[in-house]
Amino acid sequence: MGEGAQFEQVRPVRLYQRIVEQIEGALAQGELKPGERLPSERELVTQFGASRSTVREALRVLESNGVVRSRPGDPNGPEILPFSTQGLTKQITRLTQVDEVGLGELISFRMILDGSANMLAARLRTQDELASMEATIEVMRETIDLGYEEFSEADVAFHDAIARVSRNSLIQVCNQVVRGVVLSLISDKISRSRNSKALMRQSLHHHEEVLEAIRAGDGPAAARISRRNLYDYYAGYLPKGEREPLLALLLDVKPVV
Amino acid sequence: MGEGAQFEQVRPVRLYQRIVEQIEGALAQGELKPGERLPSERELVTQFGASRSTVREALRVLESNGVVRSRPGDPNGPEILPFSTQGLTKQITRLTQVDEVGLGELISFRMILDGSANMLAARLRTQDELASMEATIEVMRETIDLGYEEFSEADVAFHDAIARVSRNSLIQVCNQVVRGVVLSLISDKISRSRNSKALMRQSLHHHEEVLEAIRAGDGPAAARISRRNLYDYYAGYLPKGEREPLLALLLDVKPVV
DNA sequence: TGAAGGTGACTGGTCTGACCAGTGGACTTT
DNA sequence: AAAGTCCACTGGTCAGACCAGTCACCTTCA
Repeated sequence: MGEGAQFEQVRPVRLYQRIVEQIEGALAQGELKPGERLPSERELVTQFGASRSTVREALRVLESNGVVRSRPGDPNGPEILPFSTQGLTKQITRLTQVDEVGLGELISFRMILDGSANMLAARLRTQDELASMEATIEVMRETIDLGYEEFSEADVAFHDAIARVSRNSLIQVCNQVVRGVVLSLISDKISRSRNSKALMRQSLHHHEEVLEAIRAGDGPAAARISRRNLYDYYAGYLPKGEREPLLALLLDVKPVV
Repeated sequence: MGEGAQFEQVRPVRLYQRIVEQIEGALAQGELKPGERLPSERELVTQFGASRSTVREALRVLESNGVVRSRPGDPNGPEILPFSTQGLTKQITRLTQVDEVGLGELISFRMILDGSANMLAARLRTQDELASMEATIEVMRETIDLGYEEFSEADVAFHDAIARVSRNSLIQVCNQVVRGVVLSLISDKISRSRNSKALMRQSLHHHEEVLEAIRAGDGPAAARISRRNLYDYYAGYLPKGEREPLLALLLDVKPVV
């Protein structure tokens, strides 16, 4: 357990880092809020007492971390962005590129997170929350005829509801991030036809199954069902030899026979 | 499900981004490997045909993502770093600062990941792997008298073994990252005495329990035990009112009575 | 011959000042 | 009041300069 590092690395601190720290600090302290604007680069130069090169290096770092966005010609200065998962996604994507992590691991990660979120939801839901979840799935039923975009929106709303009910947004954030990475990895193998109405119906059905388990307050069932759904959906993209770890997850809770 | 975004954002691509992409691409293609060196900034200026400011902005971004490291006076040029979890940690930390994620969520996240890793290990282990895991825990037993540093090292080795056996390094990476963030959040509340021998023994005992379940091939037990251990260890840092979601996780698999 | 010391060609970090192509608000014109 | 014009200001990029370090080489000395 426990680190134990008594001493910090004492590598030279560069000016641009100080600037980054100050701005990130102001954000952490709530002195800056998303939507607000930073002063212009030239104004920051005078405020920080550093050169424009230095200020710009700081802004580039913040920008690459998804904290701010500069746009040329914008007279209001760099914009402070709301939190986004962009940075997380970039890191996870990098993991896959360094070959530390493969598709199979991403999928089983999703099975674990999604299953856990649904299990928590089943255990922690209140009556009110159950009602609101049923409302979002009702929206899904209605949008299924309106087209993929609308359906997808309703789908996201459902998962947001799960996140709230499971009392753990971190799970949901990671889940969404990994989902995005998985989709980008298999995007070339996905045929256009996947957006067909039949598949939307299948997806809806899966969600209904999960919600049924949540309604019943049956955590293990909610976890098992959502994992199986994910497996059915994604395992096809995986070489047969690499599916064993995923199958091991499906045994997590004994299926009801 | 699925995105559906047909059109990409078409915001102006800045020069430094092109440079970042080229270098990251070369890394993804394996043309550059950790430990190797990039040409010096002035050399990159000629290779990319951009100004030094632009090249430097690119390097700062890469540096902030943990890809390279520049050191003044180093005649070999910027160093390409091996993959590290630094970037991931930064992102998760930011999540906690934006108040999207609290300590309770981090802890339950760990309970989920650690539990799942151990469950997978119990299900997927081979005889050889079991032997090597027992070897690492034997090392822990021996180092317990040598002091905290050595013990901690052996502890890491044990978890590395779990990661290998569970066939999922992503779980382990996230687990370690979140563990680091949790420790930094509660670091001020941790008394020095926590590194006492008694606590090392307790930790060792917890590991032995988990390994016992893995040896028996009992996935649910491995998950349940490791979750309970984490709960015992961390729940004290959480206000009583926020422990309910964690307790919900302990019910995941029925305890053996 | 071998070790100590000095030197200079590099490195990255920082600054200055300049130019460009856009943007958007203020101002003028209709 | 609506339409069009203009200009101050934005960020993006560049060239060139200086500094403080580092390290390899080379000289010098024992």
